[in-house]
Amino acid sequence: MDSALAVDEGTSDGVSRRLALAIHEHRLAPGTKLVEDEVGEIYGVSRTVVRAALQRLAHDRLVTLQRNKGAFVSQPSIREAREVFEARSLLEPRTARSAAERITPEALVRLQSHIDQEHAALAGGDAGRALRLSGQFHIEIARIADQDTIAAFITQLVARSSLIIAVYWQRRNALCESHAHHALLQALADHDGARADALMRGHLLDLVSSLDLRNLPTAPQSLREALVRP
Amino acid sequence: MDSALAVDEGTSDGVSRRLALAIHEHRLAPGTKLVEDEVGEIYGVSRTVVRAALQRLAHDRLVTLQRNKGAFVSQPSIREAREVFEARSLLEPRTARSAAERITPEALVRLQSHIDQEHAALAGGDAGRALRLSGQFHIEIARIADQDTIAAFITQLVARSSLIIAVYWQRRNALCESHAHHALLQALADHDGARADALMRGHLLDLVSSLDLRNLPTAPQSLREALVRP
DNA sequence: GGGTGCAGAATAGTATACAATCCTGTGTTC
DNA sequence: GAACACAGGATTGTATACTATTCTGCACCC
Repeated sequence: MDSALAVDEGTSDGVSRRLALAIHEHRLAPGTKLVEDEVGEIYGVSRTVVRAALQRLAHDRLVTLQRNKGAFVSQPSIREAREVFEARSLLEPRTARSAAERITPEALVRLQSHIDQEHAALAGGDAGRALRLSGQFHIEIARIADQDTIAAFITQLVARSSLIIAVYWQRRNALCESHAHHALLQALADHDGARADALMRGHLLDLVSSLDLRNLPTAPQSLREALVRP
Repeated sequence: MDSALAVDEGTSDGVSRRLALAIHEHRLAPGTKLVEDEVGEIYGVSRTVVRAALQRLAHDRLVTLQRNKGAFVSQPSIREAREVFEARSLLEPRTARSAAERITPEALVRLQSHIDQEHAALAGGDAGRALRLSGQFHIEIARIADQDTIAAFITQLVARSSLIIAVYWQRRNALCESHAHHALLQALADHDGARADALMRGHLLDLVSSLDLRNLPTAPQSLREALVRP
């Protein structure tokens, strides 16, 4: 179904990509323990490659490694949530501006297809897939701006945002998202860098304000986990 | 000599930190091959932990992994050099502004001591150490701004900048650096966010313009490496 | 003489075995 | 009955053994 998959089965890149996808689509909940043997058996690889994959994900802050304890899907703190969106607000608006200045017709088509797929996924009830596509929209913009380094950062931040949404999202109308993306697409199509900048800035602010960053990260699922830190 | 070292000897974190330090201080030249057995013997660890360290460094783009070939200290391309400083110019000025607004007297003392050490290293002829301290100055500012996520990005970008400098630096007076840092410190001390922003922006522009990003990355050391890509 | 092919050495990729650590449940004691 | 201690199992950390690939040098052939 998706484009390039199954090409790197059995390698640590493939395992980490598949795990990251599951996290991004909210099929793996924050706090879930990722047992090395278990993951290895699922993907048909040895612990060696699973460990490499987990270390890679830990570097991207999608999983948290606890020495002699194991790997867990990260549970971003409120502070981390704020920091992630602060970083995005520094990177993405100016990147969207650059993208507007150099976007090509082909890229516009790609972006439009992204939005369509996102709509379709939402209509089909696959919220996880919609969320992932929504994130890829942001990454695509960085690619259009022709800034691979920034795109890599945004890729990480988008994935972490998905985790943050999993923890702090307060039910709302998720449709505003698509509208924001549509408006952004318009600005890009018009080569209006300033408008793209402003729209992206507003979009990110909307995202943050749709989160509940005041309360506890849901009920702590075990007293142990709640009390082990301080 | 340095503060917290030898605390994580024998772990992959320790190995990657020591390798990163060597790269940052230009003791390891871009293109150098890092043979797993060799590194392992030097640090008294097995290949397992060396591999983990190399993968970590590869994720930070300090080393480049070539499958079945090995790990090499990265040789940043001109494009990558431009991208790294583009990313820095998005992150650092606004972060310096934040830092100016919330800096404490203790942090000022720390920064001043950084500058002093940098001067001392330069006077002592240890250019590598001076370069590393100069980079840590930038990281310290992000920490003062209380933005760990951005600080992590800047840490990576600073390390990559060191690699870029190793490849593209054109001999000049290296003293302007310290002046720039001193001026920044003044702006921070005055809680003058706007000035800190502008100074950081200018400092990064100076850095880029002190590089030679027009020519080839030195003569390609072997025809093989020059032609293997296309 | 230069190019080709093969063989051995070197090195990375992977799996597995062993050691260390931590979790869990049961039994004992007060 | 509650708290503690210990033992067994489970899981991670690390080293090593094995496999696959690549590099290198020598011999051979055109």
